[in-house]
Amino acid sequence: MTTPTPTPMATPLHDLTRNQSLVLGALTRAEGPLSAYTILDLLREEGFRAPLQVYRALDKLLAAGLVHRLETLNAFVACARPHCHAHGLIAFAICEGCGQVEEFSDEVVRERLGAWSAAKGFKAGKTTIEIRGQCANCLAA
Amino acid sequence: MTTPTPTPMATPLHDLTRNQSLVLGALTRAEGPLSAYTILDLLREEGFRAPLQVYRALDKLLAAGLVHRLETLNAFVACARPHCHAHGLIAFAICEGCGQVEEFSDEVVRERLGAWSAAKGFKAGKTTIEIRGQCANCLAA
DNA sequence: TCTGATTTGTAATGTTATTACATTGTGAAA
DNA sequence: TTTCACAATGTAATAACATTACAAATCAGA
Repeated sequence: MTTPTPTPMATPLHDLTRNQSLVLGALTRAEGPLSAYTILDLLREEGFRAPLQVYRALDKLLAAGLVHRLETLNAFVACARPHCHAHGLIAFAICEGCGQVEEFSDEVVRERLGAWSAAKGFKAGKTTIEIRGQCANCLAA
Repeated sequence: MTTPTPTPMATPLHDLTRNQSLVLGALTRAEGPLSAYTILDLLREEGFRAPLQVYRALDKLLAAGLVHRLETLNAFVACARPHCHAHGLIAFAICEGCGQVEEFSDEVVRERLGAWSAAKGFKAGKTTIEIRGQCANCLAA
């Protein structure tokens, strides 16, 4: 009982627990990706003490599609379109200048990778597409 | 002077040092990806003592295109086509059953991602594409 | 209220990667 | 051949990222 808030707090689609909400909030407020340990530090004031509290919340948020993991960064971002829940395959463009991440999806890319998998008899699970580079703003500067 | 071999040992395109050759050898002999620490353990008999010896060799091998890093695995594989040196963008299909990795590239995918980048004014550096899943063999079993 | 499942707290540990600094090897110029 | 600069190496310590194990609290439904 750290806060007096009695309402369990539910979003339309997902019931988030306090820890999950705090982690999602931190990611949403952040301009770019955050590492799990950065999130931990941000939430110490809220009572977080250990990495596991963050990782557990992240697991749920990832499963719910509210958060994405950036594999090349070992970091996490809030989903840009948490409600458009049907996004198939998501690609990320990560600016190494400012740290901003753009999320997009391309049907043709999805198709081509699907075709390769089909041809090989490979059953695709999670697909990761990340482009590291420099965004237009950073290039201008 | 750990070995009596006096020849510095050169491959057609690259001069590899002893450490680099050892690391590449370990990766080439392996059936699948290896973590840096696994490589370290494999090479203790050859005199390796510290992670940095592995990471330094990997850096060079990655730069030379002889080795790839699998971001979703924190592991490394020998390039399947070290001589076909013009491969643009490489995608990996990683079997979570047997650990085998298939390397492929798709011109259309490259084009589409390039088109997105061009449209956004994003200057792409390294692009990562990794599909986790089950290979045909493992699905059959 | 009892009960079982989920969530949480906490500590310890495991895994991956880098920094810092001293030393050695190598090759080209003087 | 000596010197110099650069690349590669050796070693230790530490940083950064992630998981295991176990105990306690919370919550929903019978």
